[in-house]
Amino acid sequence: MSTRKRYWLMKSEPTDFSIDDLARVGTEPWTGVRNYQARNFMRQMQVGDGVLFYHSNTEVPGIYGIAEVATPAYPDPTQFQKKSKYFDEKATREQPRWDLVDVRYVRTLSRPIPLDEIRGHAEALGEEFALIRKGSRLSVMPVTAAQWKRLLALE
DNA sequence: GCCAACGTTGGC
DNA sequence: GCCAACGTTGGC
Repeated sequence: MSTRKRYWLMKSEPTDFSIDDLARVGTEPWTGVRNYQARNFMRQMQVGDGVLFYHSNTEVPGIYGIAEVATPAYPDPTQFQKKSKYFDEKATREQPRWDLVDVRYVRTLSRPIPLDEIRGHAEALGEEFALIRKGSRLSVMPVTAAQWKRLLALE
């Protein structure tokens, strides 16, 4: 497979796991994604890809930091753990359903880029950008190099 | 294969 | 806490 660096945006609820948590632990397996589209994007990730770390379900939703993909996709262990809230009884070791990647901390933004500010640049970013598309709840999505640059220029 | 019911996401 | 939008499940 090829290899040009690609870019992604990944959402997390900060009460669950924030950019500060990632800064503390360094690298974290991105457990719990149970949406096929999001899973498929993680399967496309390659080590070194850039990740915008987005805080959802919080007072000021927006991009709070930068991370990078630290491993290729592999089966999410929580799907096999009966006691996990991410347990999936239909998943087996032979046929896992859910994959994840490990994500490594890069840096925290000097100031968060709030969602409503991002919306203000919808035209430049492209109306189809899933983050600002109405009704879209995708938690892992691709970001083009141009979008990456435009978003970080707002920092 | 349709679609109602249900659960979840996530902004507000 | 509310609720719109969406995805999944399961009855038929």
